[in-house]
Amino acid sequence: MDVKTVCLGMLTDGEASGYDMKKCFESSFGHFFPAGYGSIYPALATLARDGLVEFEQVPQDGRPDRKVYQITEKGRGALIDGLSNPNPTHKIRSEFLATLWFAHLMTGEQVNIVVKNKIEELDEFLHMIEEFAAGDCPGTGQGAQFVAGFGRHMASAFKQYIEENRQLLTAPELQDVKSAAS
Amino acid sequence: MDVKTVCLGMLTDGEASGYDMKKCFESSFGHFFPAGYGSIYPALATLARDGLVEFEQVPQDGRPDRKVYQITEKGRGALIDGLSNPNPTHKIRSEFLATLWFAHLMTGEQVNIVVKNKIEELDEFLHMIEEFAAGDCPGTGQGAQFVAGFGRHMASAFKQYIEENRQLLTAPELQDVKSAAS
DNA sequence: ACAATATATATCGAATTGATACTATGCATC
DNA sequence: GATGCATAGTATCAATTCGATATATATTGT
Repeated sequence: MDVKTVCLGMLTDGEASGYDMKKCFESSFGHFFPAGYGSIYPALATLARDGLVEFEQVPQDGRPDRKVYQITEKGRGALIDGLSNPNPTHKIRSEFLATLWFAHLMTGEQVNIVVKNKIEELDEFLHMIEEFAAGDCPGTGQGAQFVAGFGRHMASAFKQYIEENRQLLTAPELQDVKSAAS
Repeated sequence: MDVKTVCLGMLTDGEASGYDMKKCFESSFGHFFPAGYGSIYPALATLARDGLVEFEQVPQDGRPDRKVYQITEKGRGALIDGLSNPNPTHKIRSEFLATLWFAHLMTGEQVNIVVKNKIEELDEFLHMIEEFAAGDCPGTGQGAQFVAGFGRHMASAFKQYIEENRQLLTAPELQDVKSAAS
């Protein structure tokens, strides 16, 4: 599954422009499947070329034309196909964990800042997802609720773990070894 | 932070070839920072070009020469720099969640298979990480323990959530609406 | 004897990232 | 009244990453 499939999925909920989709990625999808203009516009171009979506050029005054896309029957077929993988991935790419793996190469203060910032970020996310409740982007179907609940659950677990285990990172060695300089 | 930085970090634990690093990515780093040959070899080439690593060509019989890399002083500086970002990211890219967001477009059976497979995958991961305990790749420092513990904690939370909430996905609507066809 | 698997390098096309460009309106700040 | 930022809208570019494949040989397993 790639950005193209997700775009098709979004269009099952009604027509939209690339710009609309970008906002949708920002507000909901982006938390578990990020995409920027550099992915979305090429994806839409390919989908249109292959007849999976159609678009109507809507003129506007002052601004560039809106290209309003809608999914075709062929597109629906491709979407069903895209959803048929029985082993969809779930990948992490974490500079955060990669950084802390090398905590012994950092100062205690650096580590503390990284941890503190991540906790704050998680708090903001938890706050935001609380307000999500009933959503904005596609309809608040079963799937969307499941995914939102997942986000809250995992962010909680994330925060809990780092709060309870951060002492591992700034433990004896670093401070002791250095403070023995007197 | 990119693959280059992680490669530099690995080399603080001793010299290694690209092949060695790939194994290291597979066994530990890859769970939170994946990388394949297509990233590693170009990264090492760039690092060597910029003088952050040096390598020695070690001839072997039958196999291609091993290129054994080690980090330079300049490389250590670059690594420290790379670790200095106070807001390292932690990104998810989940076909799994994207798929289930559209659960209403799938059959109940399809959803069940996806969920079942993911639970099995998580069980395997939890089993593997249990055996990790003391590791293989770089030394089992504080950071490595923290990260391994994080992996276990999050995988548990993942499994728990989908077991407790999977009924959301195959709830009334789908089956009911369709079975009213008589 | 045959098929995997491991060792070791490397590249290629396609996809994604993150930033930027272009154009114009509106709003707030200085 | 100027400056900058947000919004609305399109789009592209270089750098990076992904996933697969190519090449070559030794070892191990059936």
